Amino acid sequence: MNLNALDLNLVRVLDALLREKSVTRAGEQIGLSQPAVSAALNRLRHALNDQLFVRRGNDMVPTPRAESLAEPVRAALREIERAFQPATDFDPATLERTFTFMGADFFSMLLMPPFAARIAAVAPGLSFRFLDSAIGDVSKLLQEDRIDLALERPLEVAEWVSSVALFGSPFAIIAAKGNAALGQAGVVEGEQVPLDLFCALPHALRSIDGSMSGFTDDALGRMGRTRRVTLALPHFQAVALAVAGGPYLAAVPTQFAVEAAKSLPIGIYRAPIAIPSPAVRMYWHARRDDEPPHRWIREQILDEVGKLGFKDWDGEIGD
DNA sequence: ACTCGCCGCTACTTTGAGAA
DNA sequence: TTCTCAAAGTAGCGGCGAGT
Repeated sequence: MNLNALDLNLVRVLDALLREKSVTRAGEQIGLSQPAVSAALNRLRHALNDQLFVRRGNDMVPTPRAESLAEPVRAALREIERAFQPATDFDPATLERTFTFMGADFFSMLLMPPFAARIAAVAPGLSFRFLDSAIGDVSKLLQEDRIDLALERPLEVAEWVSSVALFGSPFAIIAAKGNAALGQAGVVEGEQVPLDLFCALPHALRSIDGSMSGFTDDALGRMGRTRRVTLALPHFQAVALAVAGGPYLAAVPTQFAVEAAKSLPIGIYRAPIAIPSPAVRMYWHARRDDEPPHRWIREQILDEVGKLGFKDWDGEIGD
């Protein structure tokens, strides 16, 4: 190959094409027109003596040669980006910035108040904005820089999204204190709700997309059982309120159940079945991997999660 | 040694036609 | 709908010679 024929812009085009698998979208990502990307692709084809991408309908399918370049090209660009990053003596105390997080109200309720208070003491110039999970697709929001971090259960995300497991979040069952059906059956707080009763009672569910089933229904389904979800609400807090004032049971993260039970008349019970609870993860754009303020704030979140004792719950921690 | 203007090259844009 | 390819025009850059 002729290295002289390769300039950095062509490498950027190749990287964008590998990400987007589309000439038009690759151009949008790096600020070029579609014909310009097409021309750049042709120059790449000549320089590397390979077709690199073959059109199949509306897709541009990478050749094995192109696929083999994906990781080294990405790593090289990250290195270059790092090399050109201005060397700043990062000091949280003087940092002026707003961080935007996204996640369930579970986090805005449990994590954000102590986290923001703690950060305010060491980095008074920082502000935080917490957006609801329903706002949209995590990869897209990260790519458009509309959020800095997302806190979510395992998601299908783009390959350029970095993530780390935060903590396991096993489900607990909550019901109103004095729930008549549980009382009649002699089930007391902390005990397991019998399976038949669990399936017979009405359930409330936190659902951001209106879906009336969740992890619990999947687990029940595997046993050939079903439950009656009669109320789907977009926030855990709303679910807790509904449970406190109604006949519902609800499966919610244990950490949330414990916190909600401090302020609402609800009791915590154990589920009659094992409900898989994948680890909650923190997601961010890989281009922020080494950005000092971003890395610092991620470290602070991990630290705060540890301080809150979330990691002590015996949920499954993924990789 | 430096500046200026010209020239050629390269890559960009928009527009449009045609193909998959 | 999205791609390739082509044409026409524009802009930026580097090389080079002439002038100061």
